[in-house]
Amino acid sequence: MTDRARATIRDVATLSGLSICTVSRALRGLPNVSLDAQKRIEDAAEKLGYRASSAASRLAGGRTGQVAIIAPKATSWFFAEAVEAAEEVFADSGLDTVLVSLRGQGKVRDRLFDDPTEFSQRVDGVLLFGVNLDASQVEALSESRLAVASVGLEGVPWDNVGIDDEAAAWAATRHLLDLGHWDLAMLAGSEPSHGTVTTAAQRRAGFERALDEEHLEPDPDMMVSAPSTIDGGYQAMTELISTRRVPGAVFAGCDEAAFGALKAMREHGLSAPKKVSLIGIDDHPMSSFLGLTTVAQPVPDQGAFAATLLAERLQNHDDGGAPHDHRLPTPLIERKTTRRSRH
Amino acid sequence: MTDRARATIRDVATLSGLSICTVSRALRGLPNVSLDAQKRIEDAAEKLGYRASSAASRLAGGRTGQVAIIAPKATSWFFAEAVEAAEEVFADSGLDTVLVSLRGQGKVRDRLFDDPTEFSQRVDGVLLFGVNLDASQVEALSESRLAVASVGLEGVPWDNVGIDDEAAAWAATRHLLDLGHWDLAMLAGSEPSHGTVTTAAQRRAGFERALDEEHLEPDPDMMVSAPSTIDGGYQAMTELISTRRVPGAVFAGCDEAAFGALKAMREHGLSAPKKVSLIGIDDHPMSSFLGLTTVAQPVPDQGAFAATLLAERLQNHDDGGAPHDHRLPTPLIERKTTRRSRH
DNA sequence: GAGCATCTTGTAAACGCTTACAGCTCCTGC
DNA sequence: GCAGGAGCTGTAAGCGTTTACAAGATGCTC
Repeated sequence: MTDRARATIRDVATLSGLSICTVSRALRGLPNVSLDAQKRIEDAAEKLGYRASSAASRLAGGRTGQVAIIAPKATSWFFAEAVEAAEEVFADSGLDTVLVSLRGQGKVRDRLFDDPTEFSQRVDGVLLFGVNLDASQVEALSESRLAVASVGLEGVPWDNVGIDDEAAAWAATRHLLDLGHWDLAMLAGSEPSHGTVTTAAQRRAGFERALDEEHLEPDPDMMVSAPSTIDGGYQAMTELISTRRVPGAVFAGCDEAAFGALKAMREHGLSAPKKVSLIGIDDHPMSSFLGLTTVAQPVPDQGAFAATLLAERLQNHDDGGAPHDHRLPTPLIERKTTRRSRH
Repeated sequence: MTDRARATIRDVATLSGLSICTVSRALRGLPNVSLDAQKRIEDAAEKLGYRASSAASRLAGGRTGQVAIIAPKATSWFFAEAVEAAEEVFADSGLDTVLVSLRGQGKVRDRLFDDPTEFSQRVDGVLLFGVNLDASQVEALSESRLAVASVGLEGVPWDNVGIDDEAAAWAATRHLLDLGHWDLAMLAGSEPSHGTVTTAAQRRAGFERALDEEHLEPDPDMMVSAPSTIDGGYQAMTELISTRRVPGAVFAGCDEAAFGALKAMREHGLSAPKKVSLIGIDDHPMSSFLGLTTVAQPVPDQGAFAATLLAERLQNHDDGGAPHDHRLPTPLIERKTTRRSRH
């Protein structure tokens, strides 16, 4: 099992009495190989334990057999799960996954995207996770030889997979309204910065649209902006409770913010469905544990789907028709933090 | 900006007015290159955005400039954070990170490790995260040309970074004992299976040693085995409470199990520090939110440290002396789920 | 049975890099 | 001055594949 000299394609050719070229063709399942030759070659390869050198075939074939997954802080729940799912798809397609994590560092990021050749040296395609690019970067990338797909972007000239954040937020808000809550607050994510996902603004828009449908004016006091983290939610909810007023129901822009809100509420003697109804978005793994009602988004599916699209384009020689924007469903999961208003 | 054709070493040679050979030497930091040439070559390479093709250099006998990170289900909190940290270190060392996720699939796993040549085609080194290998796989890997390092393994012939699980468990148990609790229960992880981390057994051992020091006999009824998940902890704690008895304090083998235990306790009207003290291990990001007392392990540090060791060996031509086993500290973090026994 | 299409096989040139080895320049010491 | 060495640079031969392209074999049509 040690590293003895590996059999090369030449050895297989010699043993089978055929030329290197024929062996190469046979082993890759290409047409124009006689049954007899095919068999002899397979036997020889088997006997020698031959495995093609990926380095050599990549060099000669002009492909790297590698795909880059580019994500901001892969440590967050969402990216970890989506990346994992994508990696699995790529592995099944015989592609290696190169992980590139953008730690918010503008330097690395901009250099990467302004000059996509940086990537094209090493990979055949790129899968972008919630990375906000400016117009020139989008153009540079789409003009490069790279196949591109993304998760959670908008209006990009390549395949994209995501959810409809506005609709999800609308559904969450609608749920609260349907339960008879009229005094709604929202813990909204902070404004998107360059290089971050843009979901926050859309979720806010969905909230406002639902209110609007009921001819309700959104109360500026009841809209608190905070980072999409547990602590962000905690701070926002604390501020809401202690310096403003206690609303009838709260829509948290993401589940993690909802967790923080839950903690703040508990500290103020407000329990989840009793005093205030609370709903989130995401269906974070912790949400079912905490009984949080939420609008779920399919996380691994988004990664896997986008990866599939990319892998297919790579196989079809980069040509699978016009790029498509896919929106995955976001079912409402009713748990224990929302209930009918008693007004 | 859109240099479509990738720059090759030849382009750098032409632009700098030197030969391919000299360029190759200069770019790899080999001696016998004049300062002037060095500078011109670096400028040219920079200008062209040149990066060596890993396939070509590997084929020609050099390095690939790539490292594989191999982890079981990268989706778990621990791996996501550790992998992210390692990736950052590799990026800073100019290495690309290839992510290989072992989804517990024995097939893929065994093939990968029984025949490491599979890897050695693509990468220069391998960073293993909590992947349990059998003796022959360890041997195959260490005899390959690959540099290897790991996180959370034991007795392997390469650099390893981890915590002392036995000691961490001991410290957790010791904390409960010091608070005057004598009636202790443990939610122990289930037995390690082939390909999984082995922490569970050691944490159990640490628990037992601490008891032993106090000449306490571990009560078999108070040792519940369960998967290291929220639900596992929930089930285990539920069983403990409903079919056995309520202990004075509980040591959960990991924080996630502790979360589940917390939920079970709440459902049975038992609050965390009041009726039962609860301690975990890990310092999961959710732990501070829930106020869980725990023995923390430095997660990103483990990944970053192991990555650093690997990167260094790679730079020093695979020779940095004998492999070392590093144990990182595990400080106790006292929060709100433990308190002095009132007996 | 010549002419042609079809199928199979082989030749040889890349692919982009590393690396012996040879060649050149320049400096030292006598 | 000139042999000898040191330091720098270039030439060219791989590394193990893929892939035009050419060549040979076979079978068909008229």
